[in-house]
Amino acid sequence: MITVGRQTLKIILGYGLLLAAAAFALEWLQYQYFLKSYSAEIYIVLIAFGFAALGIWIGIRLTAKSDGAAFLRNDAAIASLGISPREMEVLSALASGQSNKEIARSLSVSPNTIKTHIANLFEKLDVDRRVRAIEKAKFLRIIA
Amino acid sequence: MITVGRQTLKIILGYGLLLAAAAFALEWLQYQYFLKSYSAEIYIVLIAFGFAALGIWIGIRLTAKSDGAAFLRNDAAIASLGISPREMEVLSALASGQSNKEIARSLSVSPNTIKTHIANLFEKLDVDRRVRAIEKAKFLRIIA
DNA sequence: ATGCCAATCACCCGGAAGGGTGAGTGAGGC
DNA sequence: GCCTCACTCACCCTTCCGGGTGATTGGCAT
Repeated sequence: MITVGRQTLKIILGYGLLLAAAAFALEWLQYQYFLKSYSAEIYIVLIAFGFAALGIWIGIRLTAKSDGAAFLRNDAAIASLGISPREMEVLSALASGQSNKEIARSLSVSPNTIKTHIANLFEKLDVDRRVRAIEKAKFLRIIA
Repeated sequence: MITVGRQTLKIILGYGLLLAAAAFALEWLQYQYFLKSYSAEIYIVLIAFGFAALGIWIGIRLTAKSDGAAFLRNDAAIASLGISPREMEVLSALASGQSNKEIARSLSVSPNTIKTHIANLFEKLDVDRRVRAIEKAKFLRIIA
């Protein structure tokens, strides 16, 4: 499900080891100076905070990765519907709210050509209106 | 930035206190039986894992809350643009890809009335085409 | 060489959409 | 009582959109 990068794991392990080292260092100090009365509590608090912080960081990492996905185009759907590259250009222009005439200008072709492309797109997407075409294309993840 | 519910805080505090209690219980046991040689390490590991788990849970909560937000309608924008309730109905029908005639039927009014509503919406949203109206309305978070 | 297909363009037609204007009605505020 | 405003509807006119048909060109494969 959730994948954590190699780098992230390294950092987690590094931080964990650092905390462990600090914990044992404190333990050593405790034995050295026999400060049992106070240091035990301090010690606990330090470890608790340290590992809690580590945990929070890991938790945030875990979820942040999963939803930071930046739109993956569904090429499989495009292929299976037989949508050509040129049609994709027209489709994205269409989705940006441009009129047939505007799309024609921006792609340097005749408005008639755009009409043909759009008609073909409608057929392939099985719709009959541009708004629905945009809806469906977004649903199929073939445009952003 | 990130808001954490009252209930969530309660759970965090509860869990934290539980862990602290467990930690002190272990400490007490340590003094009781003088098991310094082994229990200290176990003790550290337990606290570390416990608080790390707590941290992970908090971390996940923190981000999960922020992106699980289920569309908050921007009533402020609606009000400032002076969009009436009826216009909102028309707008959402419009955004669902319906034609003027279809909207008219579903709202039980004349197509002419729908045209008027849409014309008013276009003026208020400062657009001149339905696709752009949908785009802008979604951008302003006044429709889903 | 033949065939297939994306891409280009043209023309026609009917209906939808958009722009503009005018107007009636009913609820709520001053 | 008067005013405002949302809501309703109508008519006109222009442009855009969508459906249908037909045709040409260039590339790619068999």
